[in-house]
Amino acid sequence: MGRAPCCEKMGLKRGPWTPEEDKILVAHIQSFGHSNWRALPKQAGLLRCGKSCRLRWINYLRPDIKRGNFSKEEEDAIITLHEQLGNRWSAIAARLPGRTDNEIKNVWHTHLKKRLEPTTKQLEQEQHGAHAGGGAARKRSRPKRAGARKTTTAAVAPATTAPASPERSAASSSVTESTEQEQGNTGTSSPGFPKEESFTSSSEAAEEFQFDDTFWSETLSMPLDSFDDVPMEPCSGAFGDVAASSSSSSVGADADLDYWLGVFMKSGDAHQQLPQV
DNA sequence: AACAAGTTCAACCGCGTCATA
DNA sequence: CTATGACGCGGTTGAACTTGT
Repeated sequence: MGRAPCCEKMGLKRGPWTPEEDKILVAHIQSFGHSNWRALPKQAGLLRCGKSCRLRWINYLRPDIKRGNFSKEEEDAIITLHEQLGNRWSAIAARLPGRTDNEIKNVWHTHLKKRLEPTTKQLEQEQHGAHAGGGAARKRSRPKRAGARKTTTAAVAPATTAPASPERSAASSSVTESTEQEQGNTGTSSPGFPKEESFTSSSEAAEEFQFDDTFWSETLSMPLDSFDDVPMEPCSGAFGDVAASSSSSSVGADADLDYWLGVFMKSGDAHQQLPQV
């Protein structure tokens, strides 16, 4: 219905965020939370629209953002989840703590889609319509969102991101090839992060994806100091929402969803048998 | 070293949905 | 019940960066 007039464009700044703006935004959210995005920039003294602030926070400044390369497990999870959920990036992101929908969407379009295309064609040839509705390229129209409209952001143990400058951070880089290297880096789990507790509360999410322990550790190895008292209340319902969304998606679950779920479970098993994973 | 082509990703845009007056 | 405001989402864009010639 009523669409908000995106922002009063008069006098509002656009484009890349400066470190100063990041600081202001982070400091304000630390102090006051973000219960009202629209009012936030005014309160914080930022010449940005609320939408822009929200996006910056969610995609970049949030303390639980995991930056850097996607691991093989994450990529596989994205692929599988995309098969299940379609282009519902936020739902996918909700199952990959530390990753944002925007980031996942980017990775999908820049890497995974390309990587998948040849195999998809092969599969189609092999299966020859055995599962008519269940291809990887299956498109879904945007589903009606039922119920809660809380953020799907995963509430994870707070950690720090150095407020990133508008310039590309060295950590954010291309994905795939560095998998082995990254695995080496993430070989030790971070002491600061209650990994199991944090994510098993997301019910199915954690049960569905039994990544190895190193999987989450990268996020968590970030220093915790400065975000310890970030009021994360707006995110607190996140996992409830995850559960809700996943259950709502399974409410309408049809046979082929089950099929793909099964495929994923198998692929999860297959993972553990892969020599490099 | 310089340029062109290709790739990546942060940010923007517009729409759908929900809450509430 | 309807209109409006606000939020969240997915699609798209374009500048920055990388790679190839």
